[in-house]
Amino acid sequence: MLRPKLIDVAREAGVSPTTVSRVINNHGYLSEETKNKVFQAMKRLNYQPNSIARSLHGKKTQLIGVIFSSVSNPFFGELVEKIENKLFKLGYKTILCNSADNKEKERVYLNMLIANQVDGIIAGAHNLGIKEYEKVGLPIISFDRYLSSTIPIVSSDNYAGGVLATQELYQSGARKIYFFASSHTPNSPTDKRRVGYLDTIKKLQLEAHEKVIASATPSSVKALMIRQILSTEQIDGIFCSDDLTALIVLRQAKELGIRVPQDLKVIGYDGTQFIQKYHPELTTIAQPINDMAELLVELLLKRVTDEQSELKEHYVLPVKLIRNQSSLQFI
Amino acid sequence: MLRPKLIDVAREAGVSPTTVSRVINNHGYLSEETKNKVFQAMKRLNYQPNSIARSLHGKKTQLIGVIFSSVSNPFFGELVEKIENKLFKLGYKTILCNSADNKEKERVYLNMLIANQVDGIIAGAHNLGIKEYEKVGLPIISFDRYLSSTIPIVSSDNYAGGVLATQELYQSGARKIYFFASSHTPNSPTDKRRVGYLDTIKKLQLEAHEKVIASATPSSVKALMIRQILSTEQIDGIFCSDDLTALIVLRQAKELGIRVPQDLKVIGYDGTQFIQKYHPELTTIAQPINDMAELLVELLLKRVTDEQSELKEHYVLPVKLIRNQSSLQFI
DNA sequence: TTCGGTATGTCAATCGTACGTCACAAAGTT
DNA sequence: AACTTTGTGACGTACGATTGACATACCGAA
Repeated sequence: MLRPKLIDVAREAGVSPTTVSRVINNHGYLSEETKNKVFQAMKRLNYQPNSIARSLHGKKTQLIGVIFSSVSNPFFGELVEKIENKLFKLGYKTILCNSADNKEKERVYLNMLIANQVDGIIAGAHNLGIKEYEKVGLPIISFDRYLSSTIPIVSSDNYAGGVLATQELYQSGARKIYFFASSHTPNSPTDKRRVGYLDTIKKLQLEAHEKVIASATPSSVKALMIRQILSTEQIDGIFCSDDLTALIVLRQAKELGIRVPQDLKVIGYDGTQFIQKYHPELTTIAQPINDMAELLVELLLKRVTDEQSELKEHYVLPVKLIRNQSSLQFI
Repeated sequence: MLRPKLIDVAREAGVSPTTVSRVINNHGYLSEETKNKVFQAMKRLNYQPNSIARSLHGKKTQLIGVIFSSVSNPFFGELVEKIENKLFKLGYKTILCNSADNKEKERVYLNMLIANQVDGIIAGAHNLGIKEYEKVGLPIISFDRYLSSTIPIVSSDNYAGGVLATQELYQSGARKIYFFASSHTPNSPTDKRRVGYLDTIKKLQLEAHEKVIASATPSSVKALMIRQILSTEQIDGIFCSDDLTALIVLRQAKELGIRVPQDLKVIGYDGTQFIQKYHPELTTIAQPINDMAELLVELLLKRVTDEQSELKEHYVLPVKLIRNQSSLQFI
């Protein structure tokens, strides 16, 4: 039978529908024998309780909305994959939302998630105003961006990352150190990388040089911008706020005959498995993707199961410098 | 009010719940005035119809299950992203399932999707037997793998890809041409790449050389295996059945001082945007990711809206050779 | 025998929405 | 004035499962 319902199981097992429901929900008095009869009937019919009908009863839907700008970016891809895995282990399903950094799409998604009665949202893309997120009235945890005082943020220690990267470049001999930002949104956690860079540069009594290379820029244009900078300025160190930009830097440097790390040292940011596997030459600041996923899920479920649970406003996880050839000191 | 229901809107608008329902579904006779009253009330209350309750009424859930082994692989990441986008445009939501090539996980996912009353499934990972998919009783479209005669397959022209790649290597001068397979599952559409390679090699009266470098292998081990082969055999052409393996080949060749393309020509497979952007030196066979996503969604929705619709068993989309430096003829 | 605990069944209400049916009113037609 | 057309809203039932109240039946123990 295709898509049998509770009453079919009852018939098959020779018990009342109520008993079946009780067995499923382990509710009230039940003999082992009855339980077995029911379980076997369920198996025979390949019965799956209709979770739609269940959640209509005010039960949870076990659905979690996960909003990120794009899973085709390896960093988000890996993060989303980890999140999905952990949610799955805990019996939750992931509704994927690629907002593509599109405000309208994000708004529609948000409403859609509400309509679908998701139990909570993990939000990693924020183009909407705070208000829209506040009136959602659902447990939300934010990744790496400030939404509102009631919505906890999970991020890695972007400031420390900025400091680490700058120090590393300095220690391996760089003196004219650039920062390539992939966006410029002051006060966002990501911006702390920049602040870390600036503070360190100051402490080292060097001059700060920032360039914004917006992440939305087509990569060919990025390449041109970078080539332009590399060929006109005398640079010996670059700290990129993401690994992909760093890859472009490495490529352009090579094409221009600038040797890495002899003439130029480069550090990226994110440290995905992907980069570590396929670009082991790149020094990078690795975010603890697995731990962040873990924490995002844990905090969200805490809110889901207990609305009142007190969470901190900001959870900061440590980053790690992965030193590779692109930042080696050349003796 | 948080999560108002239809009846609240009715009260707010001063009409009956029925009228609200009719306005929402544009059903029956309605005056402009009433419509406006209702719409405004909806807006005031920030009302979202509870799609759970709607779908209980035998309506569609507008949910589609998307099963792939892993979105952290850029190829699947990009494909899933495209799929999700197209589904979204058509009013469907994507439930993401990363099966991690785990049979048990896939089975649980399948049941979960049934329980959630998804309207259909796009399956790109198949470790389960045909039976399990057949008894799902839902519209399913498969990506790149054979499931059962009733489940249509969408894939790119893997055979042509195998032929193209081998020809390209030959034409640019390679004579000892290896095929690095990322899996060995005979009869799968992906295996056609191998068949294309073998047929072409035969036609060219060359000797075939195959190595299986399982995609589950840790990349460091892959690197070792490849290094081993490169350093012991006299090879001048390698056709990898995915781009990532090709990247490892390029790296190992470089480390061994084997020049590409002078001494060795390399071709990958997949041709993601990612590879094109960040590894423009790699020649590759590009699968039409966007078209495949489009077709997967289109066929699935055809089945969803009309169960009887006749679909072909296999849809094959053309591939394209993207010629780059790694396979250039060196004069 | 009777009581208490255990095991199962029956019945009905409930969740939020959809929608067919019906009744009625206003407007238009003859 | 009698009749049709059309707009409007009420009502009731259905969707599939949950849950509580209550009844019934059985068992062994006091």
